[in-house]
Amino acid sequence: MKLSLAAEEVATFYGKMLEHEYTTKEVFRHNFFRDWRKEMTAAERKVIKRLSKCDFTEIHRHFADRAAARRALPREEKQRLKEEAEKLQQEFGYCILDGHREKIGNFKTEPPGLFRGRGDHPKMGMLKRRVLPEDVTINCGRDSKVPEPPAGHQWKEVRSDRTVTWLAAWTENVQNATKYVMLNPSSKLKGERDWEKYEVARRLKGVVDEIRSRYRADWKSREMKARQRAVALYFIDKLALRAGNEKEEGESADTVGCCSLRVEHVQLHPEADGCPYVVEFDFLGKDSIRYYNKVPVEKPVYRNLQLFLENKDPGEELFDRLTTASLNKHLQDLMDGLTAKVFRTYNASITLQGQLRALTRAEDSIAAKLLSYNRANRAVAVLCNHQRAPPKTFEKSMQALRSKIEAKKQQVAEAKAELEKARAGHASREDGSFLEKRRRRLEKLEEQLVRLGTQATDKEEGKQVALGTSKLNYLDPRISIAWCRRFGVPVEKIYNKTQREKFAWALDMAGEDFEF
DNA sequence: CAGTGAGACTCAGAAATTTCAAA
DNA sequence: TTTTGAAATTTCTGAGTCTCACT
Repeated sequence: MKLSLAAEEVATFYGKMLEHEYTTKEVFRHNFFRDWRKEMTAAERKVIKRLSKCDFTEIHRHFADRAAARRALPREEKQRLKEEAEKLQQEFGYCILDGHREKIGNFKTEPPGLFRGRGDHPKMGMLKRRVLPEDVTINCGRDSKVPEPPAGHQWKEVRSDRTVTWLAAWTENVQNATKYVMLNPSSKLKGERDWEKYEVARRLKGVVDEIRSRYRADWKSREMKARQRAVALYFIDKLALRAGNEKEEGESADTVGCCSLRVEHVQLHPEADGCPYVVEFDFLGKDSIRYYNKVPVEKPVYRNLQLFLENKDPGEELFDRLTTASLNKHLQDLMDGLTAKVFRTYNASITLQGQLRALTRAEDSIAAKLLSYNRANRAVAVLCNHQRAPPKTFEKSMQALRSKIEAKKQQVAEAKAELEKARAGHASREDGSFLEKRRRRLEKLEEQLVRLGTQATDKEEGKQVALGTSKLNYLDPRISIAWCRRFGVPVEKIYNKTQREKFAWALDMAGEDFEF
């Protein structure tokens, strides 16, 4: 069937995703179909009445072929495409801020497509419309040259607001949320903010003992609100939970954080695994990532939880007298600039620093030190519950690594035997360098074997743990840089180019004796 | 003056793309 | 060498946090 342009485009959005799990979900299919029908002409609507009767395979094949053709392009052609993209980046990817040329993070508006919410998102599959210049507000300096809108178009608005950092903004139709064009993390502006964030966390370090005794005292408060706040804060501090704002029902997936925990998300065990007073958490957090944890808590916490749970239905809030606003207000009184999320930053960074101290041996090889670093990083990622789907190829590549280790072991054994043979024959030879050569070969192979073993351990332990988020957003880079300098590990081993650019501020200021 | 919603920012994992090492 | 495929990196954009103005 020949579709109108508008209906065809929306159909291609679906066709491209045919292999994706999304297209098996009822909500996704339903939302897509409803929005698709809105794009159809009256005549099309008359014919196309059931999604299940539509065949998108031809569309899907078309795009699969196109992608394959692109991959098969000759080298020179690919090079040309790359250069073109670079030209675009140079022309539109930078701005001048306070006289400095700064890289922009996202300089392209988001293309139209089908909304891909995480978890059980009620809006998944809805049509995300094309952004037109008429939707875009430009924010630039009063005296700067206003970027030209595409020919025949106009910007929605041009303003000069010095109180915000965004360069352009538009409203996305699915969630009715504002989207922004902002600077790259490597920019001075973002770098300063990043630094400030860690400085607030370091100030928390100075008062955290006091805050802890305060909330422990509040566990016995006469005021219910204060008790709930104190227990919630204990969780935020001990378990690095997020604050947990209220969410509008039906607008997004049903996820919670600390303050929005419901009765159904916690279970109390007077005793479990040999420990008294155990709380079992099971809920979906940000991005619908499951948080599951069984933690022994102190008796007063346990007693309070029993109290909070009394006479409540599973769907009711555990901390019914508490909101993130009131919690943060309280925190603000305890320390200037303190909010719930600062505890995550603080605990992540202090954990990294502690783990690095505990795990690193000065006499270790670089590879062993890097394993220690990764383990420290992983401890933080586990604390923050940063998870990833195990890579689809995980088992396969793990197996490949194992067989590689076996092969290397074999080689080592052979090299050993050869060395022995060379030793035995040495007396009768003039040339000692032959023996030396064999010895070096064995040494090198053994080194490689150790490295592979390290790699395997690392891989297995990190199967479901996502290290990137903590590394990028929670760990004061100065801790890592100081560690590198102290132990002679090249910074490039832990931060790639992009990360070094983002953390340029820290590379400038962290000496080897930096302490968080 | 508590609650509410918009706005602006940080943080999040998946997906796409590029790089690199091994076959 | 050239090809292939896995790992590393980059891009993408959705999902949180928190502030502030308003009622």
